[in-house]
Amino acid sequence: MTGDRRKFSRQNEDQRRAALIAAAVELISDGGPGAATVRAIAARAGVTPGLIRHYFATKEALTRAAYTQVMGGMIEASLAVVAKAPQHPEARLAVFVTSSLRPPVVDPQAMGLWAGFLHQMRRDTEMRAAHEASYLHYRDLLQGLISALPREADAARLRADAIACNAVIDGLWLEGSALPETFEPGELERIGLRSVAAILGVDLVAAMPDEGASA
Amino acid sequence: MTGDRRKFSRQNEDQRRAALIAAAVELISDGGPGAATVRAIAARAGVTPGLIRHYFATKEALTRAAYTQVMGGMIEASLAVVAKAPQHPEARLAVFVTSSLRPPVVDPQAMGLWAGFLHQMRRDTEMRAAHEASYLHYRDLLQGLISALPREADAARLRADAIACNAVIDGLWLEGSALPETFEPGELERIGLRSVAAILGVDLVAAMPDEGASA
DNA sequence: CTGGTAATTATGCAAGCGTATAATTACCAG
DNA sequence: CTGGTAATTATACGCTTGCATAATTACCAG
Repeated sequence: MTGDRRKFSRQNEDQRRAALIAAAVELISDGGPGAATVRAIAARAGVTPGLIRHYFATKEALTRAAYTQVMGGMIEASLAVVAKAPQHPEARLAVFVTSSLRPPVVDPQAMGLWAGFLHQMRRDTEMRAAHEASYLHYRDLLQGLISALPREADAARLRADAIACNAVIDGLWLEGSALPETFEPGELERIGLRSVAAILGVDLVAAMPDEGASA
Repeated sequence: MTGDRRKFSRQNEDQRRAALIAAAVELISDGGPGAATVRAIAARAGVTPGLIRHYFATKEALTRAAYTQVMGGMIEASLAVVAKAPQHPEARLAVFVTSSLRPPVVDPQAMGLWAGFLHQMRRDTEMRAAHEASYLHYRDLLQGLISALPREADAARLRADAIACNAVIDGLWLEGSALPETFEPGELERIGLRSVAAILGVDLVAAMPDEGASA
């Protein structure tokens, strides 16, 4: 009764690939690797299982593509945040920290995705490379923001500070994603700001542009 | 040629259960949930697949038992560390932090196990309870150590500090386990000590008993 | 309106999965 | 030395998995 008697519709390659990748990501996110069967992925993408083979030589190739795309997206997102952040060094860092401790970064699904990919990432060289690249990108970005702060710090100290701040963010991300109901709204951001500030010996809370003043 | 022509040997229930659980944990640790098939677990434990059914009603029951046992072991280990830590508050906290940033806590296999269990934990009520319990135990333990420090802090501040310190430790654990070769020996401990100290406004580096003075 | 073609579906297959059940056999009491 | 018995193995079944291949069919050029 939809008026369309066609059994299926043809789409261009890029759209189909994207749809299949998105379906795989969603399934892995909240069901784990075991939930992302060829049939389940196809069903979620609204196609039949055979089509996957038409776009990806193997299921492993599909998940690999999914992983590298997710990682690329995370890098892009972090760059976008920094791009439109204020110029003032403290404010810049503060924006970066808080945006990393909010949805969509802090998100049970995101953590599920990470856990779901972990083991495949370990055996797959290409995936491992994508992971290392994105981790180091993130840390370098953070280190750049830190080095712009008005304070004395040699190279060794800078590296240690970047690792420490990265750890705070990662740890809060982990806790917030794993047990979301344990934290009040905005609590993670506040704790993250104060902790990073304490580690670096600067004041980020005052520097943070209060976007939520009207909320 | 071994001189023992027996096809198998009988063992008591506890030993067999433990062996099967250990096999499952090892397989999940470095192969993910998909690697822990009934047949693989049995082979690793040196038995035939049918025996698993004799000790566990289902494979899910086995992995559930494995998870709760692992969690219980972690709680026990953390209590053991605190039990034989020095009395001096700063030193006590310092020992706790550093011991959390060393093997066997920081360990690629431990992280693999965590990731491997994550999705099953999400659907299984009993496993989720075990997880929350162990997380909150750990954070409470940390909060207790922090509250013993000679400094002013109200309840809210105490809670925030515990969350922050826990995050630092978790984040460093994550990074150290995921990319072990990225850090020099002892680097994680040093960074962890300095970061926690900075967050709390105390000196832990000086308070840390230098066990490795002769190494 | 019509044929060509490539996207999509339909069908099938071998392998591995978890689980159930029957057949062995190590070990102990007597 | 001999049963009894429970731990262990052996075997099999139904189901799902990933993958291959053949049969459709939507869409476009002419």
